[in-house]
Amino acid sequence: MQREAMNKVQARVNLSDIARALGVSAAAVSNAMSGKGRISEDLAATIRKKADEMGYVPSVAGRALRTGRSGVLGLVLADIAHPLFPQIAQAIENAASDKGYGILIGDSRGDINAQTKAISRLIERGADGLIIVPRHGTRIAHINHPVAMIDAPSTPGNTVSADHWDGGVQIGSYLRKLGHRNIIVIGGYQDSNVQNDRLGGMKSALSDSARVEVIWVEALETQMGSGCPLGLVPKAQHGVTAFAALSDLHALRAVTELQRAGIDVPGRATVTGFDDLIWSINISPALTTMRMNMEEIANIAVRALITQIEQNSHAEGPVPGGTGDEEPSTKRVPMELVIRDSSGPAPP
Amino acid sequence: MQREAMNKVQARVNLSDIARALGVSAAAVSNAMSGKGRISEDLAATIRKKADEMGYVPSVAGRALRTGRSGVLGLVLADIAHPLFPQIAQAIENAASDKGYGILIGDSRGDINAQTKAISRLIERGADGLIIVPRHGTRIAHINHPVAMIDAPSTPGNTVSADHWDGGVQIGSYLRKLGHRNIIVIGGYQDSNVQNDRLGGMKSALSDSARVEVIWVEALETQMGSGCPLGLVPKAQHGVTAFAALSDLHALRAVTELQRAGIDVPGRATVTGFDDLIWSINISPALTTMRMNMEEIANIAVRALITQIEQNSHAEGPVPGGTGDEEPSTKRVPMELVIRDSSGPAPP
DNA sequence: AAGGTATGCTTAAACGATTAAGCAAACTTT
DNA sequence: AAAGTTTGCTTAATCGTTTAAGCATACCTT
Repeated sequence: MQREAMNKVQARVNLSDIARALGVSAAAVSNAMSGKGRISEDLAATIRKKADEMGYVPSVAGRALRTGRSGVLGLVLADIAHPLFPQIAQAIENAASDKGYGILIGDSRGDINAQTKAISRLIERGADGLIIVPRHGTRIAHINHPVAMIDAPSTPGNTVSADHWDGGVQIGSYLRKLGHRNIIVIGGYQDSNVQNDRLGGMKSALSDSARVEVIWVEALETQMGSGCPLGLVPKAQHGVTAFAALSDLHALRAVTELQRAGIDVPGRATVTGFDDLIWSINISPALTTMRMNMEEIANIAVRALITQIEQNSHAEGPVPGGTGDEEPSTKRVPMELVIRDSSGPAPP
Repeated sequence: MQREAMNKVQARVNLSDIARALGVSAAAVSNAMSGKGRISEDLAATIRKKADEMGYVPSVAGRALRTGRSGVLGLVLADIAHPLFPQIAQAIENAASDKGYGILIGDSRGDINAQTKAISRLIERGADGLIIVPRHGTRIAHINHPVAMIDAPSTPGNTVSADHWDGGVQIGSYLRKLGHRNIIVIGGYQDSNVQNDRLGGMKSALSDSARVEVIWVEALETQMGSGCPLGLVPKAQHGVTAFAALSDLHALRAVTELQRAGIDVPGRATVTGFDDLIWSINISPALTTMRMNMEEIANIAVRALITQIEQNSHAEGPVPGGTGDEEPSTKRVPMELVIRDSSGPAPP
């Protein structure tokens, strides 16, 4: 009963099983599957057919041990719990699995030490390369491993990022065209590269035509307590007609705070956000925001990373700088203005 | 110049390097590191010290090949983009990395076929076990692999889930105590196990004392278009005093829709949610909601999964049912009522 | 002190894939 | 037809770890 006599409990088919079944060598099977070595198309077809019949699945462990590559990329996030993460993770996972790579996640919960640890854990686990999404001002210590960064301007290594500055410019010009002359920008962390880029773009599009004041929520909350009101209502009552948040999270806060006080959005005050988080379209009024093209960002990052990985495996040691056929080391992907119902012309 | 003469580019230290450096056998080093075989404490200490000095990091590939275990768990999500995902992923990643496991992610974008594919991709990648978080009514085909399910009641295999029914009961009794007698429940998909559990609990706590009507947003939107108003305002004007959403997403929608029409929350209408999404505390009024204990859910799921994996490696073939020392196959973790500012006594 | 049992180490054989090297046989070339 | 080239396959080594088996010592028993 406990023998494998009838029920073929067949553990897992490997190359040699196929080879034995066909009376050929394992090397022939390997060549047939990879299409690499020298093998006749006839035999290759026979082998592939048999492999398919027998349900052959290559062992990643065996392959990894021999080739030194695992086929896995590490995705390092400063804080998984950030609401932008789902978009990023999904786009990256998709891009990677299209190229035959898996995604191993590493979270550092916003802590820099933990981030370094997360990175080494991923490397130790055999990740062939890392995609790192740092958050507000994190600096990554130099890593001797293929890396692609997302949204980390001026970091060494391949970096791809949404064009936050231009996004700011777009929102700024949009608000100017709507006639807003007295604007409050709501940001989170003052040391976030991303938010500063967005702010810079906005200011550059607005400074000659409007008064711009900035509120940093994080700073306010350390002073007034978490979840405190942002004090937008008196501002709205004294001439501010637009609240441009640097993230949808803050835009949401602004919308509810104003609405609660009976200030109509967008009738008496315009509110805009950034990121197009999943619920932005469902709130009332639906949020006007700037959307990143995550698919493209992810594709570029993954492609750049895989290029690095495959170069590394050909050439020994550190990759020489600039052979000419690489992706540019920093690439900016345009953002898209999504106009919905939370924005309108400035009231007279 | 291109030799490794001066710069010790030292690829990577392995067991034999350490063995050679100390004049012992690789097996001794292996035993010292794992603490398994027979080895003197003296030599073990010496070896560990040397290994540390040399910066030894075990090769997962080598180990995986030999032991047949990769030390990686697959996290299968029906839709990564769901806003609840960050909480889940973070909790799982933490629980797993505490136990020395990595997390490989697989996304099925809500598509059942894609889910099956994602699952086999993860298995082919060598995941030792899977943690599956299905979404509204997904059925998982039987998998011959260790599995732990989250939030999928009545699925074969180890399942852990928040106690959604009891969460519903808690919210229901809370609303009853506040004097609400005319309540609208807002749900998403009518075929979601999770939402039906929550709804069932609420009804069981309310049915004898209040009129309860249910709005299914998904159904409404296929009829009226995505992002359509839910029509809550006339309801509020005709006696409904509480809107209990089965997810914070819908609660948010309710709050903004009511506020926009000048209906004060919670003065004239109470709104409650489920899940305690990250922004729930930051909107105005801060949302009253039910919170799952994700850390505990993740811990239980990961523990149960690892138990299965380690049993499997001892006993050959499918695990015999019920040896007595296993976790219960279905476990419910209590939810916690978080009272904030969006709920209050029913107006007279 | 002879026998048995622990103890501490080594040797060697896996795990499953890849790939350089080797070797026939079948083609070219002159 | 002799020499060279290409083609199609096999052999064997390798990646780094684990672990069963082997073999001396050293220790305990009576």
